[in-house]
Amino acid sequence: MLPADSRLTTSTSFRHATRAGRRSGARTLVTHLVVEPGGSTGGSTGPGGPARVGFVVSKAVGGAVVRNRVKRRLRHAVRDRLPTLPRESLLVVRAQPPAAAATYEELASDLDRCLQRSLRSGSGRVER
RNA sequence: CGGGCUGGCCGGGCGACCGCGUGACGUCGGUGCGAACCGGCGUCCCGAGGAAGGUCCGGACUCCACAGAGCAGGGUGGUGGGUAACACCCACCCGGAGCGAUCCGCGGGAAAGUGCCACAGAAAGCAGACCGCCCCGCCCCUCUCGAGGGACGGGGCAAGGGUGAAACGGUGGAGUAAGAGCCCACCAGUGCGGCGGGUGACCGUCGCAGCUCGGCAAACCCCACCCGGAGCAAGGCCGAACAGCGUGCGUCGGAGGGCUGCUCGCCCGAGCACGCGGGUAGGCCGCUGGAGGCUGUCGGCAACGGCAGUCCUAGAUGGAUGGUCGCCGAUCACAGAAUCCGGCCUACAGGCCAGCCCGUCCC
Repeated sequence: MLPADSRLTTSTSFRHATRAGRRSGARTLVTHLVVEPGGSTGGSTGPGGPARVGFVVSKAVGGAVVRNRVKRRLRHAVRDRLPTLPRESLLVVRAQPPAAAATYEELASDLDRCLQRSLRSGSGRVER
């Protein structure tokens, strides 16, 4: 479980992140990242709250036991990378069906690849 | 010892660090007269299942509806118990399978009525006659003159063959031209009556009748009994913003706002402030201690119930069990609570225990 401040809770936030966020995909997962203008580029200090993260694991991934395991692994992987995210940003991680059979290392490397891509090109979107 | 039947139980274990959720305690901050509430941090305890599953039944609980009765619709279906209730459980009855322990059965009514019975078969129920069997008449053939065979016509019969899931009882005798419950003996089955046993389903026995009147009700239907609807996204409480209503102040003699710690000053300027009810976003409650588990004892064949003692340790709300490891058994199944219980059904690697049956050997 993530700290309560870092959770994405309302359905409107999910909709905002998946619609307006920078999308980046890998074999096992897809990320949506929204970097708010004015947010500092990371670290645990600074103005505003910390980055907030939510997860989407549909029934296509598997049964309840499989979905829970995928969600818990993703949550833990994101927790380790939380300081690298800009403050006030929104992240939604959506699992793909191959995530059910993936190991923790595969999920973590896919997550790293997606986040690096989104952060690099996402900085251009902040000017909007 | 080897096969088998039934019931019950377990379903990876121990340890280290980091992380999350509920609760308790401590501490800090905020609100409040206070009780207390909210938030942060720290420590400690606890933290998915036997099916949590499918959502198929039955209840509790909540809201709505409701004088009573009936119809429609749905459900249940041997009997007697158990239970809050059930389609569940226990015991028994009947029928079937097995040497047996035991298992199986959607177990009311076909003599209230309607309907259906494929294929095959002559015929599938107000019975009927394909191949057959027998008698009579007439014709033909053979002939050892006793008779035998064949064709046609009229009539009798249902024993045998053959079809089928199922063909109007079975075996034997008597009888006959051939035959037939036509008659007789025994058996099976049906109905009625008597006696005996059982709370009852039903069983045992005796007598009589008719000889014998298929199956499907998961076809319609009939009978008996039961059932109001929606569901925790139930329901209750608080409640922004926008809109509505009311009151007050105000539209150049200016409400209100911005710059500001305050005053002055400057600027923008037509709405602003308060109250009211409904109630959206959102939040809180409902939310887990209950028809509860275990032990003993009493009643009962049992399911279960009474009494006494004892134990209680999930309550999330984007939804808590994960990550990195060590050792061992071993390569680890099916699978994740969402209002709560009682069941049913389905999935499942492997393991443990008890009782009983059959066979073999020994005493």
